[in-house]
Amino acid sequence: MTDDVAAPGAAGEAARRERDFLDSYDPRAFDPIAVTVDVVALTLRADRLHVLTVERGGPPFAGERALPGGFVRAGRESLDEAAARELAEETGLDAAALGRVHLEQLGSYGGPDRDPRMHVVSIAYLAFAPGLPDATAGSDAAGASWTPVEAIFPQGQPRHAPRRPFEQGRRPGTYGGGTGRRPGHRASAQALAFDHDRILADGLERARAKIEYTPLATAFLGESFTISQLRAVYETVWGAPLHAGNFHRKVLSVPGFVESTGETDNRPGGRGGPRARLYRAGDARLLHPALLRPDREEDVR
Amino acid sequence: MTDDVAAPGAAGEAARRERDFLDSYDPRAFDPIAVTVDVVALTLRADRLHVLTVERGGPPFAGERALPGGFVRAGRESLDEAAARELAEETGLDAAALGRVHLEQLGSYGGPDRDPRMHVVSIAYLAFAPGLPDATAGSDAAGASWTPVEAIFPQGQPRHAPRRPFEQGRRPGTYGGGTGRRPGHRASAQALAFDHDRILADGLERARAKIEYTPLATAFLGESFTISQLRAVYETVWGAPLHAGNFHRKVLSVPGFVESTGETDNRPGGRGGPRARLYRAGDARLLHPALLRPDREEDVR
DNA sequence: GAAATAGTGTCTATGAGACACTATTGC
DNA sequence: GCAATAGTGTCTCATAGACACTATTTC
Repeated sequence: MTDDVAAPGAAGEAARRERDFLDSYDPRAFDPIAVTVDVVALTLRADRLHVLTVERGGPPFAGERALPGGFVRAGRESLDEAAARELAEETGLDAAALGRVHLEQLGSYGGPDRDPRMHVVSIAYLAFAPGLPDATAGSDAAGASWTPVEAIFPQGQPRHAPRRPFEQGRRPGTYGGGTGRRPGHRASAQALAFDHDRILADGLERARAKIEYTPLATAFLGESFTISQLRAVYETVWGAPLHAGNFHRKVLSVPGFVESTGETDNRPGGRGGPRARLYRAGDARLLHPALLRPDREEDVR
Repeated sequence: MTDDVAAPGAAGEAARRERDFLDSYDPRAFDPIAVTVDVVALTLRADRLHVLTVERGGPPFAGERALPGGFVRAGRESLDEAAARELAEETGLDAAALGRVHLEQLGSYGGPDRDPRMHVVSIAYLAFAPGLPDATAGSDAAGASWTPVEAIFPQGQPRHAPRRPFEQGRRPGTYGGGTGRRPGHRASAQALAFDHDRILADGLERARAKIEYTPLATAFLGESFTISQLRAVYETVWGAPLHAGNFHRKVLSVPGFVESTGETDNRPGGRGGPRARLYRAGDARLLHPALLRPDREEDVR
């Protein structure tokens, strides 16, 4: 609400106001909260979904992998700007290349115990990037690399939505020592530091949902692409094969999804078949009608 | 990312690490950011959508209305808990009544200049509440009241306002209510403090989208309800009349949306017609197939 | 009786998906 | 030639929406 740091002149009000007022000025009430941004940056490499991770240099979770992120620079940048800055720093992308990356806010995570050192509220962002060179090669990004999502969540976790009924903090047994993993957690060996595997799970579910009703699947591809390449994006993100013929017709039938470049693929590494026509992203921001994920029957309740 | 407040032992790393490290410990880098939660609480009163607002007691924006909210109590509560607490304080609801309210995270707003006093990052929440008594009557909530959304965004802001296709939408008598807002009046005079009209707009759009594919429209109603009452929720939130017959059949055909109570309405204030059957919310968490908003053609791009 | 509402029947247009088929390329 | 792929044709089924109609209640 950004209020109730009201001027002292408002002291004549009701008791609640006074209490709020005092709370507001008690340094312990808000000073100890740090604000960071974390980025779930997704890309496709060799037909597999990858996420950008960094290796932690110090405790807690020293040596483990985590999502890239960092502190918001107070008074100097917005949340969106902070996320874009972090992403650029870790990938080594310049502004031009960053312009082709889709970046959107994913959600905020602020349980009091998610970081053992202090109360840290993190604003998570989700990025869709086209194929990029190794982040490690980049100047700044020392420990950053693209990690296959399957290495973190062994058999995808395509079906069940991450399900965040109420509080998302509270991962039992994950705090304090920095080593205690949840017992019986399948991905234990590869899980990310802090609550970052939950953030990643939320990001993956968002990505799966988002390409249903937006043309953002094209953000994983280059300037021009074939329908088959676009289909590969959907198959990889959804983790399910799609019918090539029906997909082809469907994509071309949605207004503004793609538009023809008039050219054909020069087929680098093709295994036969006619040359595919090339398309670029259209001007639609929503797909209408949407592309529906196959068989979501189990997800309904 | 909640990292890079790394221990001094990690000092041997690359230059970037060191810079981050220093940034992290520079008090100006994160101390001055305050974290608040704001709540967009929506309810239906007399077939009109209302949002909970409070009157600001001091500058800035003294005397203007704003969304309810307040500071997150560092180290003592999660974001969800803070939002629930704020909502309870402002509405005077007890835990039991709060249990029937849907509360979800909406998004975060953190521009450096959104509050003139300091950098404030606000986590916005969206709440769907059934009809409630006046918030003002509640103990704590001095300046809180339910404000018609139209009083803030005069002619809805759902794209177009042309409510004409059918005629069955509005119940007679619900439109004559003088809320003190002049029709045709621009939004400027009544806009909320800070960037809260933007947050409200985002909340409204989320609400409109959410009732398409979730059964959350039932959260605006009591324990049991008629199909017509449910339709009134959709018509009010979407700002467009729906075909009664088709809506009826559609709702009953979606698995898990509603289930019959076996009883019929006792019709208080009915204006004729047979007694409607009563239903309660089903166990579905997603509607499959979804209810689609009428004519979104223009929205596509 | 008039008017409003609850609920159902039915027809049509559209889209999703299954399947079949042709054409074009690499090997 | 064989295998793989691009792209199109066609059929069936499910659904959204228009429209019509009956039954039930209030005034």
